[in-house]
Amino acid sequence: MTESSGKFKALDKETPLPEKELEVIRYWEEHKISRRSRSRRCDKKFGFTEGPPTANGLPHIGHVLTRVVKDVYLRYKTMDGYQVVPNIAGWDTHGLPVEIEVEKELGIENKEELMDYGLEKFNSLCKESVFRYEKNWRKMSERIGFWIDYDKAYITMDDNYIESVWWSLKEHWKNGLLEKGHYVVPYCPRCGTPLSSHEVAQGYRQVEDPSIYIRFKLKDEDAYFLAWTTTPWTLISNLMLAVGEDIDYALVSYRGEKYYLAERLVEKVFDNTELLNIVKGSELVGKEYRPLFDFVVPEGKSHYVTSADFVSLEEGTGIVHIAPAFGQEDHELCTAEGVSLVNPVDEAGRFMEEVTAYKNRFVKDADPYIMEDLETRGDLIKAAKVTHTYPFCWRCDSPLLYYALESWFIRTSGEKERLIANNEEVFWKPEHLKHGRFGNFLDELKDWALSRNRFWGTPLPVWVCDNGHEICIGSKEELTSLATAPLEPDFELHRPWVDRVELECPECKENMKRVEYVIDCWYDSGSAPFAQFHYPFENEDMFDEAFPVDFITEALDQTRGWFYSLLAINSLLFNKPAYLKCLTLGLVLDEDGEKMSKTKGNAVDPVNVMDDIGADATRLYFLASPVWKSTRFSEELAREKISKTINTLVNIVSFFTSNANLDDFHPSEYEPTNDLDRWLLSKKNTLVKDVRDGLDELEFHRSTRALEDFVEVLSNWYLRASRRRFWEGSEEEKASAYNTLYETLDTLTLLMAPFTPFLTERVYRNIIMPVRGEPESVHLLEYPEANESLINCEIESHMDTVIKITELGRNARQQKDIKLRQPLKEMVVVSHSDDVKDAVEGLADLLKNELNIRDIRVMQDDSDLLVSVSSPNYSSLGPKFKGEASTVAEEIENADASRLKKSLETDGKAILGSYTILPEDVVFEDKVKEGYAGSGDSGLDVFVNVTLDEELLTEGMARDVVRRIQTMRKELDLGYTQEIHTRYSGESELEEAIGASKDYIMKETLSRTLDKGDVDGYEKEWDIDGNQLSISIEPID
RNA sequence: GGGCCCAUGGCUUAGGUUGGUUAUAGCGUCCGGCUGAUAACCGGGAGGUCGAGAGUUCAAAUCUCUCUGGGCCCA
Repeated sequence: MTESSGKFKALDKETPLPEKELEVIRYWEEHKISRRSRSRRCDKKFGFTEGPPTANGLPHIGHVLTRVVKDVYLRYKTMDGYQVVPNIAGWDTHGLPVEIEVEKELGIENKEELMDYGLEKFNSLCKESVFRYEKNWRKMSERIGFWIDYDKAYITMDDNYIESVWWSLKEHWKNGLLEKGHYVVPYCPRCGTPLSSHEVAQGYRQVEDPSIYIRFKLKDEDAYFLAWTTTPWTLISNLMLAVGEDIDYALVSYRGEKYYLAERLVEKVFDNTELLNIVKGSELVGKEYRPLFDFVVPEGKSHYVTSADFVSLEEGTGIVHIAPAFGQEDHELCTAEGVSLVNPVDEAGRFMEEVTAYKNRFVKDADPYIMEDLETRGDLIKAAKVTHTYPFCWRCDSPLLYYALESWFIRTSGEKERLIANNEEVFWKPEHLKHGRFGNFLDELKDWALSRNRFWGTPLPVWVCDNGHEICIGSKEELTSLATAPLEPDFELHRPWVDRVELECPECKENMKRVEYVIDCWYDSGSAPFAQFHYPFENEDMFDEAFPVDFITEALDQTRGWFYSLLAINSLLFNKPAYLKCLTLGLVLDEDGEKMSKTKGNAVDPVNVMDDIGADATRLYFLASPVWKSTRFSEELAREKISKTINTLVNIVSFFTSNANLDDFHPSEYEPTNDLDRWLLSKKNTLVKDVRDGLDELEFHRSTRALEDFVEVLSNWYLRASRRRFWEGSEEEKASAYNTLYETLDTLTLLMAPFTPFLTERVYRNIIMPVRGEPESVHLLEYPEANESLINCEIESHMDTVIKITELGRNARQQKDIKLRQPLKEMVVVSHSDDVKDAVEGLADLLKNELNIRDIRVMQDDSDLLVSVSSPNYSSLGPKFKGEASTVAEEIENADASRLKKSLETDGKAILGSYTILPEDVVFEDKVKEGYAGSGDSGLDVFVNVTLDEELLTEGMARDVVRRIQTMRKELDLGYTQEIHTRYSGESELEEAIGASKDYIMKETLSRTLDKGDVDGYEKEWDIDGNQLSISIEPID
């Protein structure tokens, strides 16, 4: 490859792409490009909030996808004249996963050990832990080209951030939305702590539990309700039975007693019954029954039947036993009915004193005794085992109990309508999430259990006094003003500092202490739109600019996480949707389709990938498929993006730079003179439109594929077909070709900048900046707009036709093994379409060149070129003519096929010799006429005349020779203008052909001399269609 | 257990909202060709019950239902 000096700089093709990208990163840093790009003040603001990751683990390749998607869209918006606000990163720093990491490191197993270790020390370790891998995250983001400001990142554990969160909580409190209540949580009796859903999810296991049917005696009727449970120990606390209103219940007689149960389940439970009556569930509602046990006696009403929509007929009896403290649904039902809560189980999971028969027994261990007792009394109707999934503590493996604990809530359920209404405003991608996974979640919205009995998190800012007065604190200032003592000098809004602050109750002047909870860390991140600005304490204008957030994007697992917490918190505070567009990404799986995880060891290290194949290729790989579909990551497939798109573009640019510098090209005003140029300009404007459409619709793969296809067609059609015009066209033609190519590269570079920011930066600096002069980066430019007046659908469709014909022509040639270098006399295109005719006639020269054909004709009818051939259908002739069949077959083969066909079509039969034959006896086939080869495709047929005469053969051979000499020039790495002496010797046929085309060969190969004779210089033996030829070339000094 | 999504040659994948000729493209493989930008490219061959079954329809990869398998979320 010859480097040429000149205005346009050749792209360095030697250095590996990843290294060139690092140079680009250094260039951006030196010239502060990212900051200058993003801080360009403009009237149009584009609100974006970064979903904060926690940096206590290493980023994997899936996080790269998130960054790529965010970046491509933000770059587009920036170039399109928007200022991204606030364009800062964020870190999620609180929460149980962080605590667990630290606990593991310290070897702490329970709360007591943690308190002994010291809360202050513990939390400071958490603080360190959450930034352990910050450098890796920043490096990965920088390496992939994600331009977001990490120096100004919001951090959820900063006092200012927490203060904003406190403000928001106080708003809810003032609106009566923040309240204390009970919540049934999965609870580990051994560890003495509730578990988060995330922890519970890790511990589900298949286990065998008792499956028992028990009866409850009706108070005013000589019958029983039959209920079913897998947790006998909860029967001690039974307070109600639930039925489905519309379910049919049967009253059956079984072994002399009467039982109510769902009609559909009777046969499943009993083998031999007599049906007495059928009633609707609603008729059972209100009926009272006798308690099974009398250890716990609730205040107020209890022990009657109610209806609930969760009653199913999947299992059991259709009558559900309800114990309010041990199931969320049970609890909600009792609360709604006004039945009070009883819980005779202590924090270690043992029955309390009042349950005299089983006191101090671990509830699960009490199951057999309870069953025995019920059996003795005759209330246990049936007992079996059932295998089902049940949660266990991931840490100590004890079975979890569902347990009603005191908890603080945000009463989101009452605000459901507002949340649903705000969700309607959101543009979801993919759309099904809006009313699917996310919408369903909103439809069944529960209150948000906010408090956690933990240590490292935003403290719940609620203080209570001994008289039960509660106050929610909304700012540091408010805290100071009510505190009984000044805040400590090193005070921060974390435990244990806030725990030590005591307030004077504004109502009764008593001492107030803080409730010891921290809050769900999802609340932290959901507060980001305002808390990142320390709103409302400052930066109100910045908040106003950025809210509602125009765009967020995270992976699918955030649907009920961040996407929800954002919508919920901000709907309650501002009654607006937090975000207007939400793009949800699929998961990145490993090559086998498995989820990547640290424990499986299949997580792909993004830094390695980018060192291997570069960021641009990685970006293209992710962007070329719909991002919401889960993808299997394969570095090998990502690598293909280099050879397919990146290298192709690099080579186009190389072609341009080397030739433009040779010709001393300067972009100028010009008129495209050539159809190829007009076509390319049309195509280019269509591309701009398509790319923009894809971006606007958040369908980045459409844009990406349009770009990739364009690069391909630019290289393999436009440039290949235009090459000669760059080398030997007239001044006018050259100007048209160069300007068209240059203009196209200019637009293409800008258009691709958000997708492959590194490569396009290099192209920009090498060939565009030398002309434009400024700015210093492609990323500081405006995104191209389509000039629709240059879009010419007709020429685009004509070119598509020509490309199609070229393919068919090549196919036809190949059928006769005629290589493209061999010129042919004539091609016939057969089509009824005027469009095809116009295309062929308009672009005839192009077609002739592409297919190496002298003449082209267009015809409507192909009958001249086809010969109908008739062949006998033996399976039909055989049975009919028996021994004479082969004679008949011969007649058919020798018959005039077209006449035979006509006769069969019109008369339904034909007479051949002495035989009468019918249509089914003959198979007709169209064959291309002798001397032609043909190929066709829906309504378009192409025939080439494959007859070769002396002249054509000679020219073909000359081209073969040229090709060989060019190859040799290339092998010697000769410059484009280097002249040579050429000698040859070989078989006479070849020597004659060379002699006949001497001028042509000399011109093509820049041979000053071309002589027969003994070879010297660089020499090679060639085999041209079986003929030997020696060629030698020698550069002239 | 519930909800949502997915299933297209050996592999990766487009199309599915709006049903319509022969189902897209790449990788790999085999044969042939082109090339003075190209480590590329072009033509062709082999390779498909579009997960299975049923339904709607003149017509289903596409719409409906059921089932199977996978994934995610929630329990």
